[in-house]
Amino acid sequence: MLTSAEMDLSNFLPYLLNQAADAQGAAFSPSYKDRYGMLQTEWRILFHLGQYGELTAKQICDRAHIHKTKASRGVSALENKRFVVREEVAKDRRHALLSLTTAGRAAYDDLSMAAAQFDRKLQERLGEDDVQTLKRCLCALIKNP
Amino acid sequence: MLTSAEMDLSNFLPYLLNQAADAQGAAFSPSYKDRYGMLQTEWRILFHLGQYGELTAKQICDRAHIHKTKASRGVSALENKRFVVREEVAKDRRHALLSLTTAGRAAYDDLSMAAAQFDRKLQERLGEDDVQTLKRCLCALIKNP
DNA sequence: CCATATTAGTTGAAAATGTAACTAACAAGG
DNA sequence: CCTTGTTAGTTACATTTTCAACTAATATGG
Repeated sequence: MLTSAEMDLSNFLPYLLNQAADAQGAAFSPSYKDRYGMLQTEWRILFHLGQYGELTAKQICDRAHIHKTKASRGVSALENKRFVVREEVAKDRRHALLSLTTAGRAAYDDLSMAAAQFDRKLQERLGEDDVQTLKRCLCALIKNP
Repeated sequence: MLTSAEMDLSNFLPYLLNQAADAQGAAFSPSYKDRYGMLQTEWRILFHLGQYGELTAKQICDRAHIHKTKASRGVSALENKRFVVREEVAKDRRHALLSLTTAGRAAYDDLSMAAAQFDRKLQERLGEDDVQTLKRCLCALIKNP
């Protein structure tokens, strides 16, 4: 007899996490893809700027766990879409503070509404208790990989 | 005052799911990457064949939600590594049953052990109750996106 | 000052992924 | 049979991601 029975795909957390993230990501992505032609990274950068105001690319990378090359290209794309502007910091010219333009802010407002609504629906489906546990677990898994 | 406060990234489930999946995926991936030079898709195909025995590529795609082009390349890679062989089905020559070679079975056994251990550690960290809720929620999110 | 190291960010090439068009095999209706 | 449709799987091409090398600016230690 083998030990295969011990391990079951539907019991392997990284697999389940990945499947769930894919499914929910695919369900939400049309919001930013179809309406604004954004990639996930762009949406994530936009979201961080919308929520936390001016940030450098480095700060976004650290907070969102985005690699710097991905972030660099995402920021460029957002600049081309006129959603983001960069302002050099006189004190240290390596940094550039990023912030949203009026159009960028409008897109952020729109998308954050959509996100909030999306989240509310999930909450309804899973129930408040489960969602609370779920979020707590996910945060724990993120912080201490 | 803006409605921004309503939405918070750390409350947006698709974002949390993605971050957690990335973090845990990155923590486990060395097991198959470093030891066998496999990509995630290859590992997933190997796992399905190891668990469910002979399957066609189509069946793996359906069960694992892998796109057929990704699966096609993954199967080729596993054939090149001599982990998988394909056997034509006489009845319908479009299908080919995939199965593990001895080497593939060995890799699967090794990796499924690693996976089981990985999962046990997560379970210890989160506690059994939370893990149960977590898995139930994730399954629900996968099935009904 | 000056050599060296570190940091923020960019760029180019290689790897991987996604999309669409394709082949080959089978199915079904006339 | 023979057209038309469907299915499994592959391939070509464009897009995206990753990796490594690079630039430019600042910090540090002598």
